Amino acid sequence: MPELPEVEVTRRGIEPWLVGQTVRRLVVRNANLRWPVPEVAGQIVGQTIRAVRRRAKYLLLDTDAGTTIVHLGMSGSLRILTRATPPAKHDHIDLELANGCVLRFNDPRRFGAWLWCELPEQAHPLLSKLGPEPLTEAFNPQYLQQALNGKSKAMKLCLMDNAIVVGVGNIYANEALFAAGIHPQTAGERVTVEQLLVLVAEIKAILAQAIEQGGTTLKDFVNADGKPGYFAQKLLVYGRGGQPCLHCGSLLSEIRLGQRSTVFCPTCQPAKASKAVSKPKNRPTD
DNA sequence: AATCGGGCCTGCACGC
DNA sequence: TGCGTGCAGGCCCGAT
Repeated sequence: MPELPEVEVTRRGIEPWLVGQTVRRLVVRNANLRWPVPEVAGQIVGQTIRAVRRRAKYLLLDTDAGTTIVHLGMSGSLRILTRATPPAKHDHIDLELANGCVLRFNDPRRFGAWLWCELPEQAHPLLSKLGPEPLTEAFNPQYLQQALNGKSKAMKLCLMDNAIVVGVGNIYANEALFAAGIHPQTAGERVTVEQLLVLVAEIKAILAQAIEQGGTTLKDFVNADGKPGYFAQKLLVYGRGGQPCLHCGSLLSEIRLGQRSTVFCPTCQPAKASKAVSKPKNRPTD
């Protein structure tokens, strides 16, 4: 699943191939994504791509006429093709460039999106209510504390709330809460300042590490499978429900929170804040 | 106003 | 072997 690191790795991978290029053609084979690909998406044709940016998990292709907004959803991916390649199953969209390269969008589950918006994109309803980027200075313990003010819902759901902070999906929410010793069901407003300090640092560290790992596939980005692959990343709790905690050996609990699988260590992440909990050390880094 | 839960969609891991 | 079933999940939006 593309989380923020994977989207950023994708952005870095496609950017050098797109910037400065003029769009020759947009081929939409299947417009039925999360929302129908709008007719106006074709306005990118004839435009020169000025920049490839990322906001939250959205990729933004800037032109003078407007911005293409791409979301990879659950299963989407983008590849750069340097020579003619017949479309495979789920290859829904091609963006053909004047230099002959093609940006190809593949998305089996079609939870992704391909939209168009006239400048400025900040006004777009999908982007206008987003919280800060987790890897910027704007996301800090002081900010998070005030953002959680009055939030009675579970801290894990707060972390996954894009109005509070963007780009923290289910996997990283689980991992970050474990790293910070916070029980996922703790009400957002009840999380202590000390915990928020650790949590913010852990979120930044985990995401940055994942981007680095994805970076190893950058040089192979145009290869046949084209999959950014930080999948090798070691996860300490996600997907490990019922198995021993790698920090204390207790069996990890698995519950559902907001219909999503939630794994935590009942010892390292006690329901009530405890001063005795030390943060897990030696996060594996392969 | 804040929060909860439904729905979108396909591939895969299961069990029989 | 080939079914059917259930689950995975980001994110919008309607219901509470």
